[in-house]
Amino acid sequence: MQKQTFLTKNQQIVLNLVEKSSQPLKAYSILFNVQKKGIKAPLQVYRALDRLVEIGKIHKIESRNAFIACQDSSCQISKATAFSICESCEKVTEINNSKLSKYLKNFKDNSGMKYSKYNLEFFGVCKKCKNK
Amino acid sequence: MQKQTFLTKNQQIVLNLVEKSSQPLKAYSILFNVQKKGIKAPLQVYRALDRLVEIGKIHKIESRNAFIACQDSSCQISKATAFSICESCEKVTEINNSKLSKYLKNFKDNSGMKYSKYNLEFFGVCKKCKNK
DNA sequence: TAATGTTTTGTTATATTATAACAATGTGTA
DNA sequence: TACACATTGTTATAATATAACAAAACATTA
Repeated sequence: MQKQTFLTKNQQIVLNLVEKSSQPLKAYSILFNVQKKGIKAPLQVYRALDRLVEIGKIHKIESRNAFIACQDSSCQISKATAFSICESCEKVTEINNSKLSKYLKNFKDNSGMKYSKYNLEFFGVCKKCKNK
Repeated sequence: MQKQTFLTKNQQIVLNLVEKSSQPLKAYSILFNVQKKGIKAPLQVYRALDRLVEIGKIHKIESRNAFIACQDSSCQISKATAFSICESCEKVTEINNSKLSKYLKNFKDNSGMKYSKYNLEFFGVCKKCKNK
């Protein structure tokens, strides 16, 4: 049997929830919200999340241990991600800036290491919060 | 009493350990290794780590939940950090590249958000591991 | 279509990471 | 010395994540 290329039921349930949310969701908050759909255990959520991250449907916000739907429909894989995070309201937005991604994809330091992936998180206070 | 400007005993103990390590250390591994020095509880470690991160003596590798000593002696605060992480041996190196930091410090997207901080993690396979 | 091998699932338990709450202690300043 | 408040120690617990393994689902091919 080949590795699945479609989404399984649990993956679809989790993805639907994460896509509906405008904010990153935590794993146990996802669990709580999908229990009525038959997902009972943390591992079922984590497994779905793992795969969804792997195929680029969602991203993990590492500094928040939370998951957000990919906002770029053409994204197939989570290997070049950048986010802006408001430290006041915790709003997270995926940054889709071709100059930035080009710059980072081509970045080379003197370590001789080839980078196949990066994750960038910017922090600040968003416009809305600043005007409060 | 003003906020402390020096390092307290626990902070110094934790910092010494982290600085001795060539690799990022996890909080509970730190705890285990400083118990002989009188630090008994996780919270004592986490409090020391929090402060050390705050003043820039150490950085947290978010994707690994681990802590590494700052490799830039002039660094006073952890507001602009970049790391390279080998996904094979887990070696982590702080990237100190003025062009990169200048580029990221000045980065502006169209959200109107002012970024006061960023954290960037590059992933790949290091030279050593690639030659194996 | 039955046998096979592999992926995926469900389930229980447990490991790992991190914080809450609060009393006690230490320390600078008035 | 008295105070205000920062820091500490301590216990308990919350939050995040994975191990292990049996059962079920499914594709392949014999």
